[in-house]
Formats: sequence, C-alpha cells, structure tokens
Amino acid sequence: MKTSPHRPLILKRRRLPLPVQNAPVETSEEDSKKPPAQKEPSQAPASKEVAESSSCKFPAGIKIINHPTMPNTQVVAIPNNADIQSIITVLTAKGKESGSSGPNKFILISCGGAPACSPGPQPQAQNSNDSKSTELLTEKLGPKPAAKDVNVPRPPGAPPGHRWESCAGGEAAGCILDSSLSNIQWLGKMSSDGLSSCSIKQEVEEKENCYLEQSQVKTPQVEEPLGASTAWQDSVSERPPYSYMAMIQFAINSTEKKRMTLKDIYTWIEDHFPYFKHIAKPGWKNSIRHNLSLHDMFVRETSPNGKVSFWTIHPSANRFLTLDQVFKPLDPGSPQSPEHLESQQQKRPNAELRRNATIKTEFPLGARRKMKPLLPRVNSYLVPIQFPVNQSLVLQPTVKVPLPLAASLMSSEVACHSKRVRIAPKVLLADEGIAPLSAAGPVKEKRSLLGTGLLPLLPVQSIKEEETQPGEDKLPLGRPFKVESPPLEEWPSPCPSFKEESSHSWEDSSCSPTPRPKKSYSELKSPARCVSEMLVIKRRERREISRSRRKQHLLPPCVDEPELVFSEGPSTSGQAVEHPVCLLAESAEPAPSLNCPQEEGGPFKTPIKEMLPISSTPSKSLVPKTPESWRLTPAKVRGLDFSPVQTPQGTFGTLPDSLGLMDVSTMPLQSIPLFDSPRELLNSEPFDLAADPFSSSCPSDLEVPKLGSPEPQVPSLSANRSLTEGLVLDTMNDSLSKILLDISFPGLEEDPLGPDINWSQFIPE
DNA sequence: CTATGTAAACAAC
DNA sequence: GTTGTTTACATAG
Repeated sequence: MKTSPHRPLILKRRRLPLPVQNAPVETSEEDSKKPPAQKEPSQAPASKEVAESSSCKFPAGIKIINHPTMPNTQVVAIPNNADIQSIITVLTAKGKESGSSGPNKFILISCGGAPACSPGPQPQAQNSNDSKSTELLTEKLGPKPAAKDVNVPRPPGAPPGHRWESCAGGEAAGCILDSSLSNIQWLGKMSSDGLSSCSIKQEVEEKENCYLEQSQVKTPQVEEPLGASTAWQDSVSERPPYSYMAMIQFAINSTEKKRMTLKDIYTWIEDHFPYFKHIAKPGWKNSIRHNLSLHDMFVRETSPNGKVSFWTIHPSANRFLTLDQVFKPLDPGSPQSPEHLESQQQKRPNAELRRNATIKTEFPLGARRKMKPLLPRVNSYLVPIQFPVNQSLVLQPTVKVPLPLAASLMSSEVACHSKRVRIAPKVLLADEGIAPLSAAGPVKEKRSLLGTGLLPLLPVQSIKEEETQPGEDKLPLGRPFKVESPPLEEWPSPCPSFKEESSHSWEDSSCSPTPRPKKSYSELKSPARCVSEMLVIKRRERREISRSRRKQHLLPPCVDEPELVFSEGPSTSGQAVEHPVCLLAESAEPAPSLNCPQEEGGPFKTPIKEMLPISSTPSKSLVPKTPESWRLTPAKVRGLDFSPVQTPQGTFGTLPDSLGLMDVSTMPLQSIPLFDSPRELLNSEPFDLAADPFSSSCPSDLEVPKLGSPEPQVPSLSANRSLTEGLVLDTMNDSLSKILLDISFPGLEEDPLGPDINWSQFIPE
C-alpha cells in the first residue's frame, strides 16, 4: 500500500506453457475425482504378491549368502525385476526373528534379472514418454488421490478444529504411495507394535488397502481422541509450528502426483491447520504465494493448455515430507500432534535436537518412536525421517576396515561423531537432477517421482556436461528475468519447468572456507544484479546484493562441487573420493581444494545450515539463469529446510541416483529397479579405491569432498573389481542405507572378501 | 547474517 | 479477483 519509493520495478513476466506435459495432464480436480477406493486395491500388486507368496520367506530368485566377514550379515542378490519392497519386508521380518543373534543385516545387491520386467523407469527413457510412463506407473500403483483429497471428510469424531492429518484428504491419496509399503514407516510400527515378523505382510496389506487406517494409526485423535482433544483444540487457535515452506511441502506431497494448484494448497492448509482457516489473517495466502515464488524448490508447472498451474517440488529437493511424517507419537499411549511436538522441540537447543533426531534414526524402533519430530523451522532443517540413514559406503575388497565396521557406522554414527550427527541423511540432490540429465541428454527430465526410486548410476559423461556447463554459465542474466521459459521450451519432457541443476555444492558453500564457493556466488550475483542495478535505485544495491530475496535457489551454482561417494581417510584433509560421476566434471573445473565441513565445524557438519545453504539465502542464491543455465546448472539445490533434500553429495556420500533412503521410504519400491548393473560403474570413472573409505573413523568423514584437485582422482578401479550399488538393511536399526559395494569381479580374481563368497554369482554379467 | 513472516506493488490472466 | 513475482521491512535466533 504505501507506495514506497523502493518499490521494485517489475518487469513483465512471461509465462510459458509447459512443453510437453505429461500426456495425461490432469488437473488437480481431475485427480481428485478419482475414487480413492480404487487405490488401495491396486496398490503395489507386485509387492503384495511377493509378500504373500513368500510371506515369511524369500521370494524365489533371490540368492542369499552369508557375508564372509560381517557377522549376522547376509548378502542378498535380488533380481532386477524383483519386488524390492516385499523383499525388504521379508528380510526385515527375518531379521527381526533372528534378533541380534541371527542375520540382522542384509546387503542387497542387484543380481541382474530381466530389466524389462522392472517397472522402474528406465534411465534412458526420457522425454515425453516419461510422463506417460509415470502416469502408467501411477495408475498401477493406485488411483490418484486428487487434490481434493484434501477435503476428505474428517474422521467422525474428530474435533472440529482438530487436525486430522495423516492420511486425511490429499494425503490419503499420496499416502497410498507414501505410506504404504513405500513408506517405511510401517517398519517402525512393526517393531514398536510388537508385531511378529509374520504379521508384517498383514500390516502392509492393511496399509495398502486402507489409507484411512493409516490415519487411524497415526492420527492421535483416533488413538486417543479425548486426551489429545484439548491439545488439539488449542492447536486450532495456535499457529502451527511449521513454516509456510514446510506446509506447502506437506500439501504438495500429500498428493500422489506431488503437485497442487495454489488453491488446493490453500485448501489443504486450511483443512489441516485450522488456524489458517479461522484465525490467521488473509494475508497468509499472500505468504504462501510468496513462498512459492521465493523458493526454488517450488516449481510451477503449467498445464499444456496453459490454464492450470500446478506447484510441484523440485525433485532434487523434494524429501517427500508429509504432515504425517513429522508426526510421531512420543509414546504409544499419548500421541501428540505434530505441532506440539515440534513446538516442544523448538524450545530445545539445537544440539539436543540433533542428538535426538540422530538417535531416532539410529536406535531401535522402540526407542525411536519416542523421539520427537524435528522442527520445521530453522532448526528443522533436520527433517524427520522415518527410515533412517542412508549413507553410501564403499565396501572394499581389501577391507582395511572390517565391513562390520562399515555396517556399524551406519548404525552408530553417533558414536563416531559425538558432536554432530546428521539426522536425516538426505538424499543427494544431485541424484535426481543429474540422473535425468544424463540419461536424457537433451531432455532433462526424467523425474521420477513415482517411479524413480533408484536410478542407476549415471554415466559420467552426462554428468560432466551438466556440471561443466553450469559452472560456465555464469552469464549475467537479467535478474528480473527468471528464466523459466527456456527450460520449459527446451524440455519436452514432462517435467516442466524444473529448473534443473545438478547438485553439488552444498558443501561448497558450507563446506569450507574455500573461496571457491563464494567466488561463484559473487560472480553469479553480479550479473544478476546488473539489471536491477540499472533499474533500481542505488540505494538498494547493497541490499540486493546481500539481502535480496529473490527466488531462492536450491543450489548454488557452484559447479565444482564434487560429489562424494565416500570419504577417505579420517579427518583427512579434505581429500575425498569423489563420485565417479562427478569426477569428470570436476576435473574440468578449477577446483580449489575444499576442506570438508567437518573440519570446519567439527567432525561433522550438520547439513543444516552450514552445510546446506538453504533456500532462503537470497542474495547468495542468486543465480542468473540463462536458458541454458537452467538446464545445465547444477542443481540449485540449495536449501531446504524442510525442504529439499539437502544432502549434498559429499556429505553423506552421494548416490548417483535418486535412490536415497527417502526414496526408499517414500516411493514404491516395487516399481523401482534396485540398481543397475555394476557395469555402469565400471564404465564410468572409477573411484579411487586407494583411498580407504573406511579408514576414516566415521561416516561423517566419508564426506569429504575433494574438490580441489583438478585432476580427477580417477585412479582406477582394479580390473577385477567393480562397484555397484546396494542397500544395507539393518533390521536391528530398521534402517536402510544405500551403499556402494566394491566387489571383485567374477573370474577375474579371487575375491578379497573371502573365499566363501563368490561375488560373481551375484553379478549377472 | 540467515531464515522466516508479512505487507505490498505490480503484472498477467 | 486470482495467481505469481519481487521488494521492503520486521523479527527471532
């Protein structure tokens, strides 16, 4: 209202229609129209079958071998086309049965199999088809929830103002996917509830079949209507502890398609947080819009006809958070609303929070269940994750460090870094961003919200391209121009306007004192400012530079950032092995050597602010985007509080694909190929195996990125060895972690791991 | 300083 | 009027 002299000059915006949207571009309304009933039944048929057939047994086609060196650990070779979800279920059950005395850790690796069978998205297939495939996938998985789900009637009995989160409404739809098998929450429930291993299947089925049930399970009101009611009522009048950004994410993630119209977002929020409906000033909507525009993680997609805009979450930033995920009863008997929990936590010092969070992920479910959820706001960078940590570890053949250690690392991070523990290892941002690009080549998209859970490692080259270019694209772009169009136009793929960038650098900025990050920022920034400077008053200059809150990018443009797969020596000096994928790219770039965050802030740097520049930093995040830059730019994966998956590559080890735990927990595994043939790795740049990843005392150490050396450390992978991705399922911790396995190749040599195992048998080719 | 919230001015529909 | 973008300003940590 007050016409401030400072009023920015607003340039015209051009809206570009999404290029190819998904073939079936449905409006949210349409989605909503779909009957929820259908969903359940159709849900994850495959997994179900498997589960049923195998109930407590392993599905056929799976090979299990005791790990030669790790006690209570078995290596499970899974056909590509197998239903991972069900396998995990079974293994979990098995592990639980065995308890600590039996096999309780399972290293899952792909043993090939018919790829064709795998419903998972093919890495290579990109383009418009993707969208279709995605759709199909969706269909298979279940009916669409519909944005309207949001409006699903509250459970009878639920207090009016009371928030009946969980699966209610929009989430229901999304829940199906999120919460069903794909959502490993059930694991927790399983253990906490004391379900027998055999009941797992049942559990699963229940979830699949009845999303409402889910809500019941999770929803406090259902469990304890009376007790909670008071608190809940209060909550109605109290502002939820979630930031707008978080709420938007909850809303969007509550839908199956992970997209929502502005209106639906409003509705969802009002439905789930009565405060906004009854108490908040109308301005909250403005804030919502503001947040949507401000944060890069929110991407607007326009339907082909250009009439409908959907807001989505950038795949690389999406952690698939849902309201129910942040909610966790402190104790079985007295559930609390997420808000309360968070509020409580907020009061708590961060350190403590982190600790708790960590514990939560590390401890047995029983204990975990009591952990409070993370905070949404500032401290909430730590996002609650149902499924624990995901780290990538490289198991070396010549294990200097016993595998057990490695495994233990996963479960005992705490011990390692008493200081800071990363609670939720976020999935690597890079993954998604990179994956698509690499595979698609020109087409960037390949999003796989639904289907892509685990993408195969990307070819080095593609990655390279991405990274390289971004780095160079420091072209000044008119700042006012937020270039969405380029991407849109350029990308035929379904994924519309994603401003894709490969990720990298989280660490840069945070990681080290390295000048590089800043440099890039500044470089980028200035160009961006050009326009503004011209147009705007000088007085603002300064401010803009430092404070401008333009769209907050997910990732800083730093291209150099390498992704780490695993770390090297213990506090090594920052030397780390980079992900193969990144290697090339990096080499091209001038990379100053970075030290890891660890050094900086201690042994371990919390992803939180330090590590991940978060979204909100405006000025820094300024990245001029040229049309190309959008494409090429490395993910702007910058921040996220609630947001994005912050794991920068290095931090937890990066996974080339989007397979992070998050994916595991949130996506339907059955549709996802577990991993690709190790061959990819072979073909791609080898890691420097020389460095012993395990030498480092703890996982945290693993993440040291080695940006510096221009020369790729591409030493070489011994001919007889191969790296492949795998998952480690630790039933003791109920954790599922992604790992990199270094295995010796068949026939080539003897297996260092042990005579007992012939790894080659796991490797198809 | 950062992250967030709020208000507001505009622009494009 | 709605939606989307971008500033400005305020505030808490």
